[in-house]
Amino acid sequence: MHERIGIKEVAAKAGVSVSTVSKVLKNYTSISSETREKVMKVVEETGYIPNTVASALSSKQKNRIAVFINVNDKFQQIDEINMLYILGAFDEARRQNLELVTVFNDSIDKLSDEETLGYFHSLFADSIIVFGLNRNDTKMHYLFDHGNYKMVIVDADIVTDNISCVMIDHCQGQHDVAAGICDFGDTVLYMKGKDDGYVTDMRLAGMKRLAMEKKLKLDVVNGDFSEDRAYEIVRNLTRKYDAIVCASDLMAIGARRALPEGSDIRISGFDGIRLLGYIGEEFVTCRQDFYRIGGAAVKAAQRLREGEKGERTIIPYDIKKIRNH
Amino acid sequence: MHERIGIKEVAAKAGVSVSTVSKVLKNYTSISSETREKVMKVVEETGYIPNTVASALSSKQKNRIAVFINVNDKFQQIDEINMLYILGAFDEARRQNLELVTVFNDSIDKLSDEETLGYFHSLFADSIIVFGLNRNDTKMHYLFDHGNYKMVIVDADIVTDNISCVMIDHCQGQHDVAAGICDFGDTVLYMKGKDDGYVTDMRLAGMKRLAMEKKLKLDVVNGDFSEDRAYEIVRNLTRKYDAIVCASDLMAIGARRALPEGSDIRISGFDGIRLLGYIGEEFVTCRQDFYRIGGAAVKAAQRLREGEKGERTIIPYDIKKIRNH
DNA sequence: TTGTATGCGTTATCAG
DNA sequence: CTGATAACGCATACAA
Repeated sequence: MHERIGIKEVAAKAGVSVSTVSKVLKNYTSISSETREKVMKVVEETGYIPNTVASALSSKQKNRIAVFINVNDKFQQIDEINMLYILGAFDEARRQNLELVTVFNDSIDKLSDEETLGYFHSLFADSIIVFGLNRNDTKMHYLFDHGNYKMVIVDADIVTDNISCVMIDHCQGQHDVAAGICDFGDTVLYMKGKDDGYVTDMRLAGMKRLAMEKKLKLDVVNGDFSEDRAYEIVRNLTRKYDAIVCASDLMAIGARRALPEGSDIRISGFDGIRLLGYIGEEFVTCRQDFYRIGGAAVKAAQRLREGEKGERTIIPYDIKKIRNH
Repeated sequence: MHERIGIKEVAAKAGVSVSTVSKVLKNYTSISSETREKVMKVVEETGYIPNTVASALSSKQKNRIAVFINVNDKFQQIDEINMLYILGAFDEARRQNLELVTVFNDSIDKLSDEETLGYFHSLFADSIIVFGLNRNDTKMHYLFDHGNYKMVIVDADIVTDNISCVMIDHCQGQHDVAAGICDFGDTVLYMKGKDDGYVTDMRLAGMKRLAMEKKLKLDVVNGDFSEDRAYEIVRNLTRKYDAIVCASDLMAIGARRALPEGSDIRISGFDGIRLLGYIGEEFVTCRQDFYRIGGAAVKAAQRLREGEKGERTIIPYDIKKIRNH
């Protein structure tokens, strides 16, 4: 293995002091372009890589963003969504030269609020991106209040000085996708998601608005974002519906399974997961770009870290018709 | 936010020196149980969490494991597999109090071998776990040779002093799953995966052994682990087969799509991804426990870090029949 | 504009 | 068994 050199060696080779090298690397303006070049030349030649550990210790700056992912809760969907979040986030982090540290919910599930705070503290991150936050998640809310972290919440409409949020317009999205399968005056069943999900209310609002506009006869039922639950519900339906609007693709799949072959009841899902393409039925769905959302979350975190106030980022969606494979 | 305290404050409160506190926390044997208790009491009360950054700098030990994941290559399958690898790895890491840092292939795709080494160096990890290694991946092989890392390779049969591997018995697995759909004397098509995949040869060997045992008439074709490729191949088949044995579930799905409705050609897949349950056809597959493999990889890495020599870990699989949903 | 000196929070080497 | 003290590699206030 090559011997890795330190800032001292670079300084020696460049004929300057250690602090000068440090300043060059930190882009201090008080450095003459002459010495800057001299130093950079040595850096290139030697392939010097600063020791981030020593740097962090010295500066007391922790240039890391924690990416918290709630796997179990939220939608119990195919891991595709979380994986795309992660990939999008890491891609953007690479671009911005940021270090990301991944944290899954089971790392903190058994900890108290205070211990959770300690856990995040031990991660040496200055910001946290949260995917899959629940309304009743006390730990994360405890972090908001006591954590002194810059935070980015995905899919929850929370904005403060230190908190940004990133999401699609769930309300409009649900409105638009439902509009694709609901005709004027139709009798429609809306299958919403879990009550503790932030998106649930936003999507429900969109559905209700459409119901007003199209004078729908609307029933609402809670499908818990669960395929099996959706199956049961549709199985035991006593009333005839023209369309079933589901707040997730998985529920849409469950609902479809419960219908007899060749049924003409229209069904819509939400999210646009790839699994939908394998079902062999026609679906309409609101496709989210999870990869892009992941990247946008990192961008938002970086803006917070640079001192900007929290803000809301809205990502576009598209309404997509999935056909037989 | 609570003020976090340091080892100095703990020492003061316990009435001992900092070095004693450090030794207590590092489980030095040379500490009297009396002072040990005294110190631990203060640690508990204050909720003291050691600064891992300072610790790493001082000890020059980097207690981190890099988890490298090749997303694009290998099987272009649903992200389920990678997600399960990750979750299993993180779960085990939490149990062992190890820090994991995730690295995706696009972080190093555009780097030279030397730069890749530098990149991993900057991660401050002492070991690397590799998921999805290709035979022709020069960078990882460069790391083997010049990296001075403890490494764990998943799904490649490589063992040295500093390298362990973790996988199922692909050869036996392919043999067993194929045995479920191949009768004596059958004409069988084996659709293997990409040539640069380490598993490809192992699985092919299993298939060939079965062909010997059952006196099969065996044709082998390369499906590249691709669903579409499998579809094309089966679509253009000139010969009639009794069974098609595929080296991945996705190829099995593609092959099935290409067959006419109600065809009695038997098909087997490999991996046991959940998608298989949504296809509405009967499949036999060799189910891998990816979560467990991820955990086993971390365990193997930890053993290497503790000074043991590289070893081979074989994880059990099970043959599973997927029925109509 | 550059260099010197000190400190960041631990660990490790000694001496006691 | 315990306690001073010197690193660890870098960042920064301050001096030059």
